[in-house]
Amino acid sequence: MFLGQFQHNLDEKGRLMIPAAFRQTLESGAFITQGFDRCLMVMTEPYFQEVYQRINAKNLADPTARMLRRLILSNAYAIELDKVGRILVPQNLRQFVGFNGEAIVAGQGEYFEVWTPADWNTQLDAIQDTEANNQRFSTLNLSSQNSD
Amino acid sequence: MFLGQFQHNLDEKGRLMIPAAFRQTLESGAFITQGFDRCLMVMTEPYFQEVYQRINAKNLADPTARMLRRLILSNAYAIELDKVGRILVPQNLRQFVGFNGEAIVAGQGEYFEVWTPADWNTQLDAIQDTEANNQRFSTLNLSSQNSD
DNA sequence: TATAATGTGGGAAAAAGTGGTAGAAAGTGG
DNA sequence: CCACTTTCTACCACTTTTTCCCACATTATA
Repeated sequence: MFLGQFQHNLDEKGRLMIPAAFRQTLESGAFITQGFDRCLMVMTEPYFQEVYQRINAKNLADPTARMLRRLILSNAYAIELDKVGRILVPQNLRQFVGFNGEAIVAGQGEYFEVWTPADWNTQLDAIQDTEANNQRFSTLNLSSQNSD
Repeated sequence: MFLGQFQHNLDEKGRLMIPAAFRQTLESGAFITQGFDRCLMVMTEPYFQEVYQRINAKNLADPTARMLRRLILSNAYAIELDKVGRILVPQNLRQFVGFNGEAIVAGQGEYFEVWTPADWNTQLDAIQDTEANNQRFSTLNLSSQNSD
């Protein structure tokens, strides 16, 4: 499970240090793809396979299904850790997010996200707004009886 | 599995560089044909056979089925990688898409697509519309409770 | 403060990408 | 039917990019 947030360099070659706590989980295979809100998503192979199955189940003749497939699969890459625990972030994903030396790695349970510090701070500001949070989260219903 | 997107030259002879990551999958035989939305589709032999079976299973008396058959089969060609990993794109497919020096190769899982940069960017613009994406993604339903 | 684990950067070797040339095959006209 | 022309294809050599590896720096921990 991926938890916590970390700041790391993303050098000119596109190499991103993975937090030590995340490495073992990725060793058996990992995928990186475009996430929501200008960030990247890194996930384990089993999780990616699940996404892949659902996309493949959709009809090729349906234009919306083709769009979805293009969005996800043409922005996904299999990745591997190098000897010191870094991954190589593909160039077009780097461009999409607009990295400039630094990156924030944020655990999200089944996967983790990678952000520019600027975009991450914008998210944080929104997240930290206590007043607004009471409003937002009350609609989610986190009680254990409920499963929506 | 074909993943990711790549930009490559398509020279005057019609030779298209195949991304290194895709080559091994194609080595045992490959087919190229016209895709949807002004692009080309490249697939492995097993996947092409599957498509072929499905087309053949359709009733010859159905005009739409005949159309589909003509579209796919009369525009399909067996292709091979040359020694440095390129394929020769048949002339009429090149004309259909209107290539001009550059091409985008986009992984789609079981197959990959080949686009002009211009048409691909048009697709990307549509794909990157965040609002619409929330809608599209919701059709995948990635919550862990759900298994459809 | 010492030691181990983690993080950073650069350089060399290998792989990928590009373009040109020569040979073969196909097509055309006499 | 043969010879010539043109197009196509396969091969080869060079350039550029990427990847892998190693050595050093920094941080955390005991």
